Amino acid sequence: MDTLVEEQISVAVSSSQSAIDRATTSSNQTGQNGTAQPTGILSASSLVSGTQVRGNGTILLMPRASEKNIATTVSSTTQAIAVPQPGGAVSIVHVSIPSGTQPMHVQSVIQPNQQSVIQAPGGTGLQSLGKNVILLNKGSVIHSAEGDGGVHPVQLITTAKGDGCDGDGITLALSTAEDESRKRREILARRPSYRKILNELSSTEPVVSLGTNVEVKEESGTGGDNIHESDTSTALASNTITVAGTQYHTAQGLLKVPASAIQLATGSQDGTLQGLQTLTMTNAGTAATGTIVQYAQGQDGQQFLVPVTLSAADLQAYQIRTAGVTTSTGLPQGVVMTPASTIQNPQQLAEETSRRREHRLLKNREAAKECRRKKKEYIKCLENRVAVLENQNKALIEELKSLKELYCQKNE
DNA sequence: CTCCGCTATCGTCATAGATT
DNA sequence: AATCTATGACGATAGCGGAG
Repeated sequence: MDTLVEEQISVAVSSSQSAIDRATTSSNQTGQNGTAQPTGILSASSLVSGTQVRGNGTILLMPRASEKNIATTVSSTTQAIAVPQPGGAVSIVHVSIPSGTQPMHVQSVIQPNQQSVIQAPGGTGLQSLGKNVILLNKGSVIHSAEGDGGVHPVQLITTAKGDGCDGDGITLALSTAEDESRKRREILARRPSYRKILNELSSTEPVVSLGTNVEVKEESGTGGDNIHESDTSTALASNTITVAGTQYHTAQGLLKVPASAIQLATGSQDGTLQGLQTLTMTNAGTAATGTIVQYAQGQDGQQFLVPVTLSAADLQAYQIRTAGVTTSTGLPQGVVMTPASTIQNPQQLAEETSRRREHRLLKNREAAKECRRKKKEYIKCLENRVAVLENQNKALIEELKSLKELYCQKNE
């Protein structure tokens, strides 16, 4: 349990309006990222599955903690503390960024469902940040743009204490170039389809590593703030980034679900989760009993999977109760996958074939959804990067202007 | 109101690559 | 080798806005 605590991510931005809707499960494979989805799941490669089984039998869904190199990058860390505001609409994030010998304290107001910026006070503060501004935005990525144009990942490292459920801390650490390149290679290896795109981008300029995205997403916004770090010192003081007239807001919050997550589909259309959502997880080998996973959200915005073992009668009752109710994915609830049985006649063979086909279609349907969600996130990441670079460019242009003016004044 | 074009979303198929 | 997963491609469908 203690080790699990260290894997938790405490989201710096709190929101009382959080609710998860239409969370779908992703059965992440080994080393596979589950990326966040507008409907629910998330996975950032810099996070490690952190499902915590509590003593009371509940399973606490936690963001995936950082990878192995976290420990090596903790040296330069920042602390972000969320202070819930009355009404929960706005949170204030305090960030302490060690810079040289003096820590730099910054503060920012985080708007739910919007990009926000943590900006150090004054220009000197920015400089002491290593020309970085930390941009917190919702449902997006974390990366830091260095002055040389390179974009370096920012890792979220939890500092939560106790059971870590309160989400009272975020630690940011700038990865080393080696970490970044290593992680990028890992990501590229895991995402062959994006390899080409990333390589193309890499050939022209340093590319933000998708694998360093840290996304804590909920449909309603709890803890879904992402952090951008940029060296832009002038143009990031708003909650949105405007590029060519287009305002970039981050996506809605997504719930981060560990690698072993279960996709839950709720019928909620308004993004709110009322009460428990349930999903039948029937053990294929034991038809006599089933496990209902109840999916609940606590007041602190955290989500729980509460497995409840049911008897056959209870399970049947449950399936009857949910019969005809379809999820947002169109899947009827209460569908139980039966184990492959011995085929005794052509009819059974046909049924088995049909069942397998249905199963395959079902899996592929979900996979397609996941894939599209990832692609959207990827595009969003690129858009965010464009925005950051745009702002960098603006800042550099402004700086050049001022330097030119200064030079002209000296010569006069 | 109807038609048309555009866009977004979804389901399905095919297939490459990863995993068992 | 069999199986699974991710993803590109394709077609179907719905929604929306503009033109007539």
